[in-house]
Amino acid sequence: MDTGDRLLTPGEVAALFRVDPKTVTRWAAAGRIGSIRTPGGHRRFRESEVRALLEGEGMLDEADEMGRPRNAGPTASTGPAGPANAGMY
Amino acid sequence: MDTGDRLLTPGEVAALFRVDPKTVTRWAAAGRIGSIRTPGGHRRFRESEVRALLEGEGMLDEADEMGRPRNAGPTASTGPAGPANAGMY
DNA sequence: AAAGACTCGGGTAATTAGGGGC
DNA sequence: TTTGTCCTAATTACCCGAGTCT
Repeated sequence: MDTGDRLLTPGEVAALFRVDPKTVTRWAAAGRIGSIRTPGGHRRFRESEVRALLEGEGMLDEADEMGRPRNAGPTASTGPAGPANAGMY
Repeated sequence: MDTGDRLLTPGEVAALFRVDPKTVTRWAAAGRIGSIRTPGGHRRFRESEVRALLEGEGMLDEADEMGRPRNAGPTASTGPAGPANAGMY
């Protein structure tokens, strides 16, 4: 039980999944992802849990996936520093 | 190094290939392209993988594509070979 | 204490998923 | 065999003002 779980903000998780921060909040409200609340009401997510969801660990959907590209993006720049949102409307 | 782990939405990929988002979904369902699912069930595609497909990395004989005679006898190999997966890392 | 950036909450439009048939 | 279009249901994205976190 390594408790080395970094806590991620909704914005961080949203960038990882390429979704809106509000969507991440909905997942927490729906109980699809564990969340910790700060005394002020803001949510925090466990980095280990988020990564498990990204890998699809524990849940295969379609064809088997091999290859395991290590996602080592340290998010130093806080985001793709760019087209975080590709306007398509 | 940046492997380009940006995730694209079905609509983005569809616009890149000039096809319907539904078609992209079928590719994912058929295992021809890797896909990551959000807790809500929506799919996200890796920008690097999509780009490789656009380049034609998955097709080795485009010349044969033109005069392609009827598919008469290649037994459905047990393993679809799964070339979709590019182990170039 | 003050400022900036982010998140919260609700509500509405757009996109996506899945099946069926051409 | 593959793609495009139909439908309904679910999920997601952007709008606002107010509060919280660094």
